[in-house]
Amino acid sequence: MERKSFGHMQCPIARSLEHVGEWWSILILRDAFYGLSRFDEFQASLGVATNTLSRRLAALVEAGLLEKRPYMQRPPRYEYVLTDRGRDFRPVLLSLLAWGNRQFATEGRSVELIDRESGEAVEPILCDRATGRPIAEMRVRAVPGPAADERLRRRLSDPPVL
Amino acid sequence: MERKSFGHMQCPIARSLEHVGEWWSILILRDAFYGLSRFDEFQASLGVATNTLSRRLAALVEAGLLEKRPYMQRPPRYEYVLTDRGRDFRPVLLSLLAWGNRQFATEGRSVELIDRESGEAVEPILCDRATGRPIAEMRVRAVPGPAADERLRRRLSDPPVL
DNA sequence: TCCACTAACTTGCATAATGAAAGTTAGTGG
DNA sequence: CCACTAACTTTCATTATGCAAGTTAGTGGA
Repeated sequence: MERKSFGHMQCPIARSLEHVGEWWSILILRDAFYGLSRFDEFQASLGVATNTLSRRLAALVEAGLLEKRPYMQRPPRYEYVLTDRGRDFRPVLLSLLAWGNRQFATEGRSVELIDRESGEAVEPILCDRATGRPIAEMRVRAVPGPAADERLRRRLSDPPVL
Repeated sequence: MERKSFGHMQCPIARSLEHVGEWWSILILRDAFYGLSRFDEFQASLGVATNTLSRRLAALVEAGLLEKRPYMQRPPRYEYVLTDRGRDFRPVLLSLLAWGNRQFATEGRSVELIDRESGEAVEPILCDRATGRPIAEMRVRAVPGPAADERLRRRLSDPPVL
């Protein structure tokens, strides 16, 4: 949970994990995508301790992934709904889901994705937005961007990374 | 770290997080993709405590994401290299990287992806393998698979999920 | 032979995070 | 007035983590 003040925080993966890196955060977001929004719904779904849940929800609100808003003022009741930034996390969830299905669904899949129009199964893979080519078939390399510091530049310099 | 014996472990996202859910695991995998393989390399890169690192490496080996193998017998030295299952985690890392770049690169990007052939920037998005259509533009829904139990079936039944 | 050095750990101890259970707050409905 | 609900907070025991030091099995040099 603690912020590690370390050079690797320049890395966008580490920066993402700063916000969703703890155990419950991603499962809370998953439940939010599944339509849950209220404290007790998350609690019942996850079985997480309530103090941990309130901390995680607060952290996700702080990070701008969820918005806490009252849906009733008397008595005061709140719901936590995905922001644009939170909804933008969907590709990560779908990638995790697809990976879990490929690697750990030993006794068959328990969740599948379908296209609601055609009813066909959907298998998400990463493609380049511009060309539409599957990334797995491309020779993609991570390179330092304009905001990279010396340390990161050195790390990304020589080897064929990612 | 502990295994939560809970119904949500049927979910492929939760099952994925069982193996990579803790703070350091994903950063270790990132470094493995960046070409690191030795204990001290990970330690220096991450600044993680050595006891935690050895536990995490053992867990990743246990999960079949890394393989521990000697690269020298006298003196005995080991390296940790990605297995097929570990390499298959790449789309998750790239999705996290892309999300971090979109949402948290306030002062410009520090890491970018390029196609090594054309040199062009690559922006990874999720597409359906069969049709090539971007998933964001499709109406995708999660439905129970053959191995889903009653509890999960109920959760995936009514709302327009994911 | 002795000494310094390396990689890959393990151990001991203090601190931080988490879980379980109980308590709190601000209400409703009977 | 009493039971009940949602959304928490507090307390306390357990667990995980970080830090520093020690261990193991070697190499290379004086």
